[in-house]
Amino acid sequence: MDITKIIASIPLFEGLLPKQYENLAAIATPKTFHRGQIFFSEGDAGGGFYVIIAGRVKIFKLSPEGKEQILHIMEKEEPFGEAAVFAGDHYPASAQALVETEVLFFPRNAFVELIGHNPSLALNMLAFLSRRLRKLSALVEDLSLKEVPGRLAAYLLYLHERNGKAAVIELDISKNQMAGLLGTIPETLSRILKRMSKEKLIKAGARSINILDIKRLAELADGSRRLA
Amino acid sequence: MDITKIIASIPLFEGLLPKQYENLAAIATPKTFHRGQIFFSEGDAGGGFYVIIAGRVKIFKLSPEGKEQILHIMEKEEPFGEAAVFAGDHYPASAQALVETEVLFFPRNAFVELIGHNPSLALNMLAFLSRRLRKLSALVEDLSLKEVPGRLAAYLLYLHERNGKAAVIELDISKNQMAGLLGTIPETLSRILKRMSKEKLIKAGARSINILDIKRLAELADGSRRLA
DNA sequence: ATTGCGCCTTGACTTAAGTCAAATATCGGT
DNA sequence: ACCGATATTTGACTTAAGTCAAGGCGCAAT
Repeated sequence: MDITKIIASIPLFEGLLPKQYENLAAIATPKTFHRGQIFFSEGDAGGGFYVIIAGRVKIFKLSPEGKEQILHIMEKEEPFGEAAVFAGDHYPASAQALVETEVLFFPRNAFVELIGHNPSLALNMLAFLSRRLRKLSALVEDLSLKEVPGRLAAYLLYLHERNGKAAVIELDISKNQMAGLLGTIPETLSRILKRMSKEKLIKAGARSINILDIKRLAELADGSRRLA
Repeated sequence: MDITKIIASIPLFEGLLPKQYENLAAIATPKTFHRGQIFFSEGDAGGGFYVIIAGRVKIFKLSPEGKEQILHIMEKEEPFGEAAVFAGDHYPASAQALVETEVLFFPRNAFVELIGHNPSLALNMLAFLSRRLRKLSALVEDLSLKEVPGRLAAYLLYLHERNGKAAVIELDISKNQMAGLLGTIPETLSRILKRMSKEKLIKAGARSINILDIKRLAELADGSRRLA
């Protein structure tokens, strides 16, 4: 498929004119990253940003002792690395492909130039950054004000929503990654999944989780109840 | 002073034409909030955003049990509440005046309209959101990957930078607020300040802190050393 | 000066979650 | 199907930081 068509189908670029799609296509470079490959590391000079065509990418921070905090897991059609385009000049976190991933790379200067002439592109980008801000605020809240069971419950409910409220959730990341996303470690996650199973809130399988008691999970998530 | 002139002096509106300042002035409403007054609470419908002319505002989240996590303390010339303007329609956190505070309020629709016609205004706003994103990422990192002494050290070094590297830092927020900003509670903060004093890293006064050993503070902050 | 009221500190105790180590289980590639 | 590398689970132990409760300090208003 040609780049212009791909670009036209991406929400970030929604509502632009055909001519503008072509302008974007002219500056975009398609790239492929293998599972485990690093797009950039925290502190690298930021030459531009990426939009995912297919695959999945984790954005994360590492502590000196090697603990990992995942800030976000990016999916198809989402942009990442934009913070380095509009302010500062280095990436504030690291990005790694979780699976084989195809992206379009947009170089900084050319993109800033385009955005300066395309107000609706600017507004789209503002909307994406605002959503990102909202998610990060929620993460800060979770890390600071909730215990791990509450964070896990919130995450399970999020997956449940996202999966059209099916009772059985297929996990698309490893439990290791999940621990990193929740700001904890695999051992703790494992123990809490077990406690939740014992309490009949969920039934945990190897790669799937069966939601048994949405109401109590919601109470755990909002802090109005604790895990026995 | 008249609104147009004030607007012209604000970094967010830097680089616009005189005509554009007037357009902004036409939609802006000046307001004054007293110490302790709430601008909006998390979840409120977001009708627009604010820019601080004078004063100080804290942006925060509250847990059901009443613990507070401060996301940011906003100062003169900084905007807040913008996330609700470009995506979603409710504020993702609460905002309260820490002191008597004067702001300009920009209503959502009129502002979006303006930004659609002013690319450099859009780029300025993108830069502000990107910086905010960067700060929040750092906060997540701190909360998840550092212990309280490390966070405190990082915060003291930040204040030290901001104060032109003077050895003595005047605290402009209460230690209670400081605890909320660091994701901890006043008791813990008090104990760690004491430990740092004992270790001769700082000399803590009631409303000021004397930095004695920048190097070891930096090591604490980056995790390469722990507090004895 | 005295009272009252936040703010801050201190001590004793509790607890959630991390560390370390070892046993399983699982997955991807040959 | 087999192997080695990862991922996950489990147990015993440690610890950072929170809770609860009691004082102390300092500033503002009388």
